[in-house]
This record gives sequence, structure tokens and C-alpha cells, in this order.
Amino acid sequence: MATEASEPVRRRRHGKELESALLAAGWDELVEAGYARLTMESVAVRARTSEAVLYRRWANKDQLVLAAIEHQRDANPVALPDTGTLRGDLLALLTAASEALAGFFAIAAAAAFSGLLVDTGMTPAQVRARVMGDQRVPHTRTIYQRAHRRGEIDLERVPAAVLDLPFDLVRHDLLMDLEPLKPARIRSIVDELFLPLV
Amino acid sequence: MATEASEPVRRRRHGKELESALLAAGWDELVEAGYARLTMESVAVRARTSEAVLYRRWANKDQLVLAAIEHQRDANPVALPDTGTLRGDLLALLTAASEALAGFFAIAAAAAFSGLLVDTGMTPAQVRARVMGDQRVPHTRTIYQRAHRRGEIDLERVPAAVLDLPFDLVRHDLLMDLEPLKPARIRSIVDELFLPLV
DNA sequence: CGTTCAAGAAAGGAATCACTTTCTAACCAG
DNA sequence: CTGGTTAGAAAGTGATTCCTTTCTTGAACG
Repeated sequence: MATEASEPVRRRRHGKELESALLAAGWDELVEAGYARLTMESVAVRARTSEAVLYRRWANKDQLVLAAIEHQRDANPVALPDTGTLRGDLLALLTAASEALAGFFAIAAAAAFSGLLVDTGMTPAQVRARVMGDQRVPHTRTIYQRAHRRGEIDLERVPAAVLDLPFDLVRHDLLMDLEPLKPARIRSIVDELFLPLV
Repeated sequence: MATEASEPVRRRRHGKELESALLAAGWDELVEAGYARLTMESVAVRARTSEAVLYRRWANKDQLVLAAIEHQRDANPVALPDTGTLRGDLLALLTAASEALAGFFAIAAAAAFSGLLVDTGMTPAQVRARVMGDQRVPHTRTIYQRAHRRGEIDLERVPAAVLDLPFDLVRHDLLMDLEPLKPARIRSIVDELFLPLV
């Protein structure tokens, strides 16, 4: 009778384990409530801890949100495919990026423009560069260079706009729809738009 | 001595004139401060009026923001060009859209995702449809149909993805950079990407 | 085992901000 | 000119929320 069945052994988290839980809670709050409605208390409650724990790590709400965005980005790395053909690599990479980044751009962009870090002296462009990780989709250069070496494309003769095209369109669709692209759309981008241009 | 020189005749605005000024102030505040940092007072001060005037028109902050977004969208209509060639029409339309909508998509999307209307029962998709005006870029069908009639393209044989391509890319760049596209970029989209595909 | 550190609970201070209320006077219709 | 409407000024209320402080106790480390 001393320990209730409804009280499931209060474990106490530490270090990386705790920090990941805090940042994940922050991200979930961002997705569900949005930046404006995210409060330190709501994050603490979701993470089953108290606000003091948050303030021990981040000086204010903006810092916490920024860290949560970066954590979410880094927790879902996009794998580098190697299928042997440019078409296969592109389909695989775009699919992986689409799934890993679904929602990320929109939430991050929304937070960046809805007031995040306005008074830290960062320009909107700086905030955006930071949350976007200053990279667009990783590994793009790699798969193009491999295709160049195999003789599939001639990097000297293909305009940069063409090389960016598939990734720009995937990013665009992610921003518009907030969910991963349908496989048919990815195939359309590769087969109807990109490949005819190279 | 009764009327100071520093007090430049207090005129009192009414009706449409006043309402436009209020909504313009709301939009400017949205751009500069973002949704989270926009306050009814900041809008009132910017419009040189008082909060009561705002509340006489809109029941709450969300309604004001929504009206400001719609006002901004409707106040900058994109003109329908008619240059005689598909290439000319596209360049003109993309340039006009780029300038009219610079910033609009990003600000509107950010407001939509940063908490706007979360508790009115609208889904994010509904909010987005409303602020985007349920249209992407107007006039697109028109210029394509004219080109079809002139025999420049065959609408039966061109995939829809190709027709959307220029507008998707312009929207993408606007979301990323928040400013009108450089003319060279627009020419690149038309000449290096779109025209080779049709 | 004993020491140290931080997790977690709780309560509250201070500031912000959505929204209201009241009042005066400028504008408009007749 | 007269009366009704509403712009605009000013002050205030109540709720929210950022952030701090204090205290107890579970966990890590030697």
C-alpha cells in the first residue's frame, strides 16, 4: 500500500537523455501549438518536468525554440544513397529528404518569421540560415559528381538552375503541403522535368 | 498661439480611408515584428489611432491579422500581360507576381503556422487556403491557353508539372528570400528550364 | 557509503498584452 | 444649425506567461 500502482516509480532522467526529451517536447509543442502559443510551462508539462529544468539549459524561450529546431534537424539525417545511376540516386535522395524534412521547413520558417529572435539583433536572413542549417539538402553535390564521373552528365554544360531544380521543387512542395511528397510526384520531377534537361 | 505649428491640423479619418490605414498598419507590423510580437497597441500606434477603433471593427487580434493579410493580397492584384508570345507573357507575369507577392507568402504562411486561428477550429489547411486566397498565381491558365491557340505549345502533350514549374519556382524563391526575384533568375527559369521542356 | 550535483515540485514576482470602459470632440446627414 | 455617429484619447482590469527562487530528494561518482 505504500507505493500506489498508479505511481509508476519516479525515475529521474539525466544528461543527454533528459536533454533530448526536452528538445523533442519543444519540437512537438511547436508543431501542435505553433511558436506563439508555445509556453515554457507547456513544454515542461509535456516533458514531465518543471520550468526550472528548462531555464537551467536555455536562457529564454527563443533559445529553447532555436535549439529544438536544430535538434529536430540533426536528429533526422538524410542518408546518402548509392544506387549506381543518377536517376536511382535522385529518386532515393529526394524520397529520403522528403520524409526526413516533412514539416520541418514550414515549422522552422514559421517560427523564424513569427517573432523568433527578433530582438537578438539577428536579421531574418540570419535566423533562416541558422535554422535551415545553412545547407539546403545535403549530399546533392556528391551524387552529381559521381554521375559526372560515370559520364551520365557533363557538369560543365548543365546550368546550376537545373541541378537545383529537383531540390527546389521538393522544398516547395514540403512548404505547401507539410507532408512528404507522393512517390508519383517525385518520379514526375525526375522523369518529366529534370532528366529531359540534362 | 492657440494652434501650435507643431500640431498639424488633426484630421479625422473615416470609413474606407480609415479602414485601409488600419489594415496597412497591421500588415506592416506583421512584416516588421511578426505575428507573435504584433500587439493591438503597436498597430494602433502605427496607425495613429487607438485600440478602441480596432476593436470596433475586429473582434480580436486573429481577426485583425487575417483581415490585414487578405487586404494586402487584394490590394496588389497581378496584372494579366499580353505581349503576343508565351515567353514574353511568362516573363512579364512572373516578374509582376514576384514583385506583388514578395514577402506575402512567407508572412502569411508564418502567421498561419505560428498560432493564427488555432482555436477557431480551422485546420492549418483551411487557414492556408484562406490566406492564400485559394489561388496560386492568377492568370496562368489564360496565358497558356492563348499560347495553345497560337500554336506555340500543345496543351495536350505538355505535362501539368511543366506548366506549374515556373510558378512553383517563383513561389519557392519568394519563400526563401522574401524579396522579388532578380530578373536574371526569372530569365533562367523561363529560358533554361521551362522553354526547353515544351 | 558518503558527497555532490542536478531533477523535479511549488509558489510567486513582474511585466506584458488582449480587451473594456468612459469621455470628448470631430465629422456627416438632415 | 442640430443631432447622431464614431474617431481618438486615456485609464484600467484581468489573465497569461516569462522567469526566478527555494526546497526536497533521486541519481551519479569516487
